[in-house]
Amino acid sequence: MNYQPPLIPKYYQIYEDLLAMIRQGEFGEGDRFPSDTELVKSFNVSRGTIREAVKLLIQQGFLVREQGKGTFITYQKITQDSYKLIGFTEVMSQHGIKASAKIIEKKIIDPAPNIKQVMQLTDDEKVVRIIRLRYGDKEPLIIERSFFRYKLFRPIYDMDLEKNSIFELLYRHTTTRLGYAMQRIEAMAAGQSEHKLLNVDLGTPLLLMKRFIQAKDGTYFQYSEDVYRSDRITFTTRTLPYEDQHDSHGLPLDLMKNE
Amino acid sequence: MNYQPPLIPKYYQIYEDLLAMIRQGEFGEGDRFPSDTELVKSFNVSRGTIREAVKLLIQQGFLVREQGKGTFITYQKITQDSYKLIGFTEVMSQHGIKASAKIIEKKIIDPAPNIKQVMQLTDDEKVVRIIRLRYGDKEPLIIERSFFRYKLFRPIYDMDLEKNSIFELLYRHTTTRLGYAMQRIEAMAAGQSEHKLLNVDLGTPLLLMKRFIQAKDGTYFQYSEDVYRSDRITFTTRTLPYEDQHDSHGLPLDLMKNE
DNA sequence: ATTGTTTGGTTGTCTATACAAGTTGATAGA
DNA sequence: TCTATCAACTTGTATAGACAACCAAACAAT
Repeated sequence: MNYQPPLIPKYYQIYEDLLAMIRQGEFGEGDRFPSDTELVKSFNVSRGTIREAVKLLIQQGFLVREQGKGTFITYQKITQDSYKLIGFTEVMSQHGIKASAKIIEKKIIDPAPNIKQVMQLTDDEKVVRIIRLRYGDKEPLIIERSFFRYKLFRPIYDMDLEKNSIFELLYRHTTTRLGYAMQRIEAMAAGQSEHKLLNVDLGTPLLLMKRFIQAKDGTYFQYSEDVYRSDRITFTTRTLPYEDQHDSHGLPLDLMKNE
Repeated sequence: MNYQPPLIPKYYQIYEDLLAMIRQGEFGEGDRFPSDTELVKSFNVSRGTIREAVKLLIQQGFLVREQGKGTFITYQKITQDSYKLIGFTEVMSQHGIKASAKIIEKKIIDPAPNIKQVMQLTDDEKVVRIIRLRYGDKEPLIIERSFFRYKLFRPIYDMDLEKNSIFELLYRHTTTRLGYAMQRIEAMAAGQSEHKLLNVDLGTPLLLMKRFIQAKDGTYFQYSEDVYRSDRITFTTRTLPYEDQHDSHGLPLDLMKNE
């Protein structure tokens, strides 16, 4: 009848419990997952709470529900996490590779006009430009050229960005709360700087990701252009069940105007 | 106390109603959206149902909830759909461009070993290979090389694939229900065939998307390799609010082994 | 043997209620 | 004036109960 939410919600704890079970391989691929009623009994909560927890697992592709039949574990465990935002370090360590990073540049500058435009900055606002090279096992894999609003970045400006995740630091030391991120992926040919930094031939096709990150209030907080060695790193995405989406291509496209 | 679900659930109807309102611009960007209680009154349903409807709008990026404050319309309407799976034709027409397609090849073949492997086919199973060139305003933009299991594709084999969406046809004429899709994006250099078909110079960097599409039972239904003119087409994705995800990179990565 | 029918289990939808947690603005007190 | 508290709102979480839609397997009737 009444309840007492300690710090984190029940449905989230249950979600974590169930996730741990799945990860530990307590169920085989395609196996039946406990029904709502069973889970209600074993966790001693209401059905709504259970469904909330299970919904998370479904959204993340671990489970599938089929009306009248039951809930089932999905196949292909390998890519099961790929929908999620994972940090570079984590990805690398999953492959048994030591990730590292080197700051090539960290400067407060007046933004170039194109940067000013995409970040919707006022005329006098300054930005921090950070160029960082990320390695996997000492081999350079990614060049990150990021632009942050100095106003929001100041509190962590002097911290060690080589060892820490910038977002982690921001989250802990500022009140900035991040909102949406938008990425655009293009292909490009290696130029002089990519040739030197990534150690690839001139003209090698590379992946270029342009990222826009907004704060919760809708202002742009970061813009970055990251260049990936495409022979070593690719992007993968998983898409949820089609259902309504039966037309379609897997990924959202964006068309360039050519003039 | 009791209810009668006619054909489609209430929450879905409400979702459609609200979506229509938003689309018609009844609310400005950043405006406050009606609160749960207000919606409960105007639609005369319970709060749970309202929240279900609103959740859909949130998942699709139209709204944001903030505890204690309210629900708000999101900014930048332009990209608000970009999270979604949109068909090529639709994207093009949004830009006022006439999309068309030409079948270059349609054949039943014995799959090459690598195809057999990625699609997890049995030894004697045949596949349909379709090579299709997609145009925007008569300019070639994409080469699609798709492989379908012949077994599942047969019912629509003789239909007009130039005018229709393959998935649309499948959905209507077969019992095949699609499950998950997985994409991998790489960069590549234009070779002879891309040079000819896409009308770009040899060595031009292009985007290569490898797509795996599963049926609901987990079997692989389609594998395709699509080549995009990267000067005209890019991929974009939007990511939901960060929250738990404060480490991180925008997009899931995948690492290649280099041996 | 084949065809209906029933039964029990499953997910899907909906209602009604309750309280927690966070925000905002008004009000009372220093 | 400034500050603290309070009240009224918001969304977030949780419970309990009900019935619909669907599925599979057991059962009955033909």
